[in-house]
Amino acid sequence: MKEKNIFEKIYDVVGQIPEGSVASYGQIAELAGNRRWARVVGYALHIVPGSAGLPCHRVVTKDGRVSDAFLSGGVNRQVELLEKEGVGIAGGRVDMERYQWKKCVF
DNA sequence: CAGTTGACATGGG
DNA sequence: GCCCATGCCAACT
Repeated sequence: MKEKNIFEKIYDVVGQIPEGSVASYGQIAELAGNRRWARVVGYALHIVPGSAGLPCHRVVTKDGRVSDAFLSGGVNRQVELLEKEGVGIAGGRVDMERYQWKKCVF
């Protein structure tokens, strides 16, 4: 079995995030196999072009806030997109308890 | 090959 | 509640 590279795993996990839901870097890393990869996850998304189709705007920090480094030009962008997808934003923060991506879709 | 960096997470002050 | 320091792993220089 060929285990996908960390990047492939991350891309796969992030690509599985449904609309109206968000996931934290740590969670993605955990789903990918290791929670310590949180940094690698951020790096992966950083190098991945938007053409990859990865909803990077659905990836937030544990605080429920879009990554600080995401501000490359305008965080409002990600927040607005999330709002459009159905994610409620409060004070620039996402209601993690409500919208954090869970495998159990109720 | 070794050192530095990085879109994070957690704990302590 | 905010700031500093540490850990962890992979990619980049």
